[in-house]
Amino acid sequence: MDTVRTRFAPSPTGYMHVGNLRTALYAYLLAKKNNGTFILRIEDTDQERYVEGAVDIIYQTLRETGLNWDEGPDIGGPVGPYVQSERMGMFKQYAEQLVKSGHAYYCFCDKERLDALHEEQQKAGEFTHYDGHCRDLSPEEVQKKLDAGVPYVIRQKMPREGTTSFEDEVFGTITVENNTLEDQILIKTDGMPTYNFANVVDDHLMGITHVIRGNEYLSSTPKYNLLYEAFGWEIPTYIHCSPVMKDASNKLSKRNGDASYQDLVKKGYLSEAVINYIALLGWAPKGEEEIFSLEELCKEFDLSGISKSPAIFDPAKLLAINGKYIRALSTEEFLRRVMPYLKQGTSREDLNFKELAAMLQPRCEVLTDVIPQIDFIDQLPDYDAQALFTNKKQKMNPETCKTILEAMLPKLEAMTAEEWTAEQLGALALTVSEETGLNKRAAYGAFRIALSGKAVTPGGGDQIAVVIGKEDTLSRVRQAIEKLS
RNA sequence: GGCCCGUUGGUCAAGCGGUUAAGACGUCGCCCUUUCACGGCGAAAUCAUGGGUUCGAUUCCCGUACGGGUCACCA
Repeated sequence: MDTVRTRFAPSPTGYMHVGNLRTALYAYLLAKKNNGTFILRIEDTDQERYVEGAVDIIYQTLRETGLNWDEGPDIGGPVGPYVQSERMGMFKQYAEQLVKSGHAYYCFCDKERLDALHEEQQKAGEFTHYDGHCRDLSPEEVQKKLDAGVPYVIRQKMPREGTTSFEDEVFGTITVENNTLEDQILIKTDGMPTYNFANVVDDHLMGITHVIRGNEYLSSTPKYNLLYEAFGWEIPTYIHCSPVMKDASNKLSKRNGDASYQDLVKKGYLSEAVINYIALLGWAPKGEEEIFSLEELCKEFDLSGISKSPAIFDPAKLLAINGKYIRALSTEEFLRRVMPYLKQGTSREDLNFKELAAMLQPRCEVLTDVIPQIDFIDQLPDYDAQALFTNKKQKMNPETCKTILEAMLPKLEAMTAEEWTAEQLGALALTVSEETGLNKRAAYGAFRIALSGKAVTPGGGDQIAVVIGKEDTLSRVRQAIEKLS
């Protein structure tokens, strides 16, 4: 039994969008599920589209998400190099081997002839394709041109009749007429391989057993297979995945900021949650559970769960899953992760951050959600007391609130630092409600609003008091009483 | 346009000839509740379409519509 070897082979042309990451994830999962090897290969042969720093983004994204590769450019491996541009010398001999075996041929057609040909075809209402002009040149003619130094490319000689079929794990058997296959270029005038050729040779040389990629390659796969057959190489298992869409008819685009992994993290998404969500985009687990750690995904992942149709990226579902992950964190861990965002919302150092985190944790779906929720902490808003302390449902009005707060103030002043806990403060509010004969909802509400100056707050007055501390609490209660006088 | 592929609630989707057509997100309602959340319970909502095949089609076959992909000396 061959061990499973999969690869993720991105082009460093920008940042990683969610669709890319998903392909990497599936390749990783398939390898790990089978105790196989996950390989990273950088396909950087297109200098035009090369983007500075893109390789680092690929490394960083895969590391952050835990998709660690077993062989790759930075760590090497038995079948390197793992950067395609460093492999450039090795392809031509393979193409020449194909010429010898009659599966490929030299083509001396220059750009002018090709342009003219295509123009003619277009005029005739046809779609452009190579006409096979050099396909049947005699060996003598070929040698003569070669000797004369005429520039050439090497083209694959497609069969003119019959059909080619291949098996895809997702789409099943796919068959195409051979006469629809163009004699594609394998080696360019500059001696370098085209992507399609390099890809086949590299995958074979690297021992790739399962090719996982986007289904934009579905149509070119028959050509790949003909190449494998011509070499007598073993054909890998194909797994083509439908794209991740932005809406019903548009793929997720790189331009649309929120589609990239980096941006999601910046917006306060947890990388575990992002991985979990994108695993679910176009793949369904066997059971009903859908929250999985990467490790669990390795066990759970199965090719039969990959769906054929495109999946629309749903930010609302990602949000919900992210919220679940946030709530599942320990308070300490949540605090650690949310701290940078808390710092954006408050400059105070004296807060009880643990209590603050506990308060905020069930109230955010992304880490950035904490920022607007703590806007009352550094500075009490300039609120309208008459309006804010009026709430029929809570039986609150300015007078009752004033009575309550005045009753609370001395009791608060008397509390020691040890007693200053949410439990004791809650009990205090209850006592006041009993003593004044006023509704307990009003007691709780008055205290909460006095401390926050807001109708809607994360958590109750008792918790807020713990967060901001005794001194600030007393000051805010006094201010409220004054406003109500 | 040729070729290839796809189509189950608003979204992700299970299903693989006979089901009350799962589940999740979202939406709505109720409960819990010191506001807002969390949590709990419940509801509405789906087989693109027309023909076959079959005792019986969401499921199999053909057509139609719609959507996607691909037809480079790009990857």
